[in-house]
Amino acid sequence: MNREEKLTRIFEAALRVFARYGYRRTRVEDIADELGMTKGNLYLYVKDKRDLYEKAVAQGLLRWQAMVGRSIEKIDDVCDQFLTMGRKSYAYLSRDVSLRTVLINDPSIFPLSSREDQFSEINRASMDMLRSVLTRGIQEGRFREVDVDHLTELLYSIYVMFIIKTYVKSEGKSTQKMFEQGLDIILHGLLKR
Amino acid sequence: MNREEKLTRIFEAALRVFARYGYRRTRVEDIADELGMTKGNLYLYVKDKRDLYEKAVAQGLLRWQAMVGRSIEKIDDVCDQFLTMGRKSYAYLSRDVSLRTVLINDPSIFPLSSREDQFSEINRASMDMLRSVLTRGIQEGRFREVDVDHLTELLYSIYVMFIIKTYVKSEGKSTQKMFEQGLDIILHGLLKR
DNA sequence: GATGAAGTGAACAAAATGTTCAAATTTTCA
DNA sequence: TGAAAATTTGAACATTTTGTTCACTTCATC
Repeated sequence: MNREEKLTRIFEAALRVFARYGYRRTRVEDIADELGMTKGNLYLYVKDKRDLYEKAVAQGLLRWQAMVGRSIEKIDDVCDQFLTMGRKSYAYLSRDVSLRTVLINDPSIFPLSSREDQFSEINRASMDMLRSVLTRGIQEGRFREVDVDHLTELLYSIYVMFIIKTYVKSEGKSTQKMFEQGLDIILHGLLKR
Repeated sequence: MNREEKLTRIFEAALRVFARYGYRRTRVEDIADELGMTKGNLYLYVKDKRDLYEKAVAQGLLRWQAMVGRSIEKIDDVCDQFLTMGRKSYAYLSRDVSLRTVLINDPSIFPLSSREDQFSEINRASMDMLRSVLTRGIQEGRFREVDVDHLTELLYSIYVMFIIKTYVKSEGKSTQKMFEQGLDIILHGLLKR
């Protein structure tokens, strides 16, 4: 197993354990145990406990992002692509228990103000994905010629709000309905008639 | 609120928190927080953390015992009493989440060998309840004239084994069926024909 | 079997936690 | 009301836990 794979495993295990006990109550040794190694060895891969946490979360977020990327890359119709991107992104956390739990214990992972964003690079990439779909829609003459940058920010903020409402505050079913409805309205708002 | 009530509340809260985090990961301060007091104050009520744990568990066990006691005290028919005692005792943990969780994290609470029993006094009282039902059955001429002391120990051991199988190892539904069946067979074994 | 990479476990410093207690606060009751 | 008793606090202290480092061992590769 090369270093890359090893890192992946370490962050997977770390995320599981952080989800189980919360940041403060997990010891570096708990994670080492989960991996069947000693804690000293972990320090060949990360700087300190905080670093381990942040990289574990980052890997979780990237995994999420990659999944959405894969699910839209082969879609021809840009409207379909927009809807799928929204639905897949939104639904993802219902399946990733560890990441969801960590997010619940540490909502600062998803900052409402992008100034205090610990994962700004990742979030920027997510926004890029959204932006590129919007741009494509415009270029193909399907979407109205809106200000892409501002709209991207707006839609991303709405999306984050839904994630928080649904998974952190767990306002369940009705929020899901609202999301579907919102997606539909926004797509119609985008479309040229 | 008098000292008695206060102690009850403290042990209730402690059991909840110990269930949530496990013994090692709960801080005395977590329990104080749950009670809205400072940790220093807790030491007016218990000797140390271990003492707090043991008394919290003990209170949980006594609550269980009391519930069973109440549920059989007004039953006239001794067979009915025997069955009810078994069923209520066995089913109790499915409702007491805290006690169940603590038991799962610390199975030594229910010792298979009574020599290493931290709660021997409580278990002895439970066995007394069982013994008194058996004795009554014999005195009324309903049960065969068995050796009550040995039978009490035997039945209690079987009962503890079922508790462990069901709630610690969570071997669910099929174990429940087995318990019902076992109860039926034992009662028939006891009855004079 | 020499070389570098990976891993260990003991040592240490720093942080967290358990425990005590003098002082502050609240309650009790004459 | 106001003094005495009971309760609670919060800071201080001792102990334990935990994060982090590193000299050394083990393992893998050539």
